[in-house]
Amino acid sequence: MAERGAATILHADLDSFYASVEQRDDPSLRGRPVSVGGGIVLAASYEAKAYGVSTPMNLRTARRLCPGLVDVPARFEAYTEASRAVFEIFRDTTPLVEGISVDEAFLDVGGLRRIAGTPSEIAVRLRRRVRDEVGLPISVGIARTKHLAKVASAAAKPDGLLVVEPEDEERFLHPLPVDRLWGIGPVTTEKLRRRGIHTVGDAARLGEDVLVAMLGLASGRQVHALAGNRDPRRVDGGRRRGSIGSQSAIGWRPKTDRDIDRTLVAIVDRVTRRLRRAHRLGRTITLRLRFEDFDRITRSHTLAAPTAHTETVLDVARTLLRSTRPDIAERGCTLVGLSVGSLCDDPPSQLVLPFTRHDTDALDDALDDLRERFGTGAVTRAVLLGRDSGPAVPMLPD
DNA sequence: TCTGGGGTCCTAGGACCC
DNA sequence: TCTGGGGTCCTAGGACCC
Repeated sequence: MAERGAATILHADLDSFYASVEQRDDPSLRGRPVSVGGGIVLAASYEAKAYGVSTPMNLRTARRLCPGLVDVPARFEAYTEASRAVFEIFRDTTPLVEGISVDEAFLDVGGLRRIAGTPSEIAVRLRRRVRDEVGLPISVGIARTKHLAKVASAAAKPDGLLVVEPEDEERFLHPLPVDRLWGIGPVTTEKLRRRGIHTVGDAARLGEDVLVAMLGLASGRQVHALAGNRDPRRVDGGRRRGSIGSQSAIGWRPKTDRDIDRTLVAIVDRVTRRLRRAHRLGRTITLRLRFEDFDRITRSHTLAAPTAHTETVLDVARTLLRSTRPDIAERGCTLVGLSVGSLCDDPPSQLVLPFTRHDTDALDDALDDLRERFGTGAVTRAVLLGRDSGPAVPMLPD
């Protein structure tokens, strides 16, 4: 067998995150089956999971399974604050932290053995600190690869620690059901099941070409790699989000164009505020709608220049919304969402200016303007990007 | 009658460029 | 003038994750 590195990647995952925060803050909820919701179950405590309550189950189904269920409304500010505190402990443990969501992260502790001990020792201390300082249970998986660490933390739950040593990897991985592989959801699982593939070991015996033919290029390659226990991805501490969005479920009542517009205005306001707070600008604006039959559509538009300006985004959003009027009239609208993608920094390291092809005088004028605003030395080069793709918008709005 | 709200990545076709 | 390969960007939809 090829030489393998050591198990130095931690996957740390808070248990039933929202529900645990509620049980922490309200002692009367401890030991009881709790769901956090608003119509559906956003999170369930382990006492509730024991009855089969899971997310995202609707509350009536959950109550039928678990008559004693205590449902409490979500308090997102409390969860954001708890997440911040836990991530502080992560970053105090190692500089190499890759956040995956509010409640989980990868930590690479490879270089820390001499100053902080073995990965297991580090994980034991990490779990104790999260428990003592933030008051929450957290499970940790430790392995040589991100994927194994992630699968290990799931196997460690609730409130556990599991190390998969390099020599135990196949023994651990192969008996698991295929849907435990990261990125394999219900659709892919069903395709595999129809061909008699149920466990990771079943999938590991197939060639890449067979899996690609079954599942498509990306999924096929991914299943082949992960089932075959090949995962070269490093813990990446420098990842940044690629889009910022918000959405709002607006119920089943029939609603007027005004109702929908009001919702859209609120969402655009929320999203552009978050963009400005994060000092990011975006170019691609995507409107998302859901209809009464739960079908969804998206409509997007890419601006020539990035923006975080409320009115600019709202104009585009309204134009996109108008283009969906016939769909809304026919099918009803139950959810409105909007996200802004193709993000860049504000102030940008690079300015994108709307510019008509062949108009070199305009380009020269634009470059002169930039030199005047930022200093001659700040403008190092001009690169021509793609074709015109939208109305010109003011740079550096607000 | 209330199926939430926040994301990532991939695919496929068309427009356009060299 | 026609043909063609190789590439990027945009749009829409789909699968998946927590």
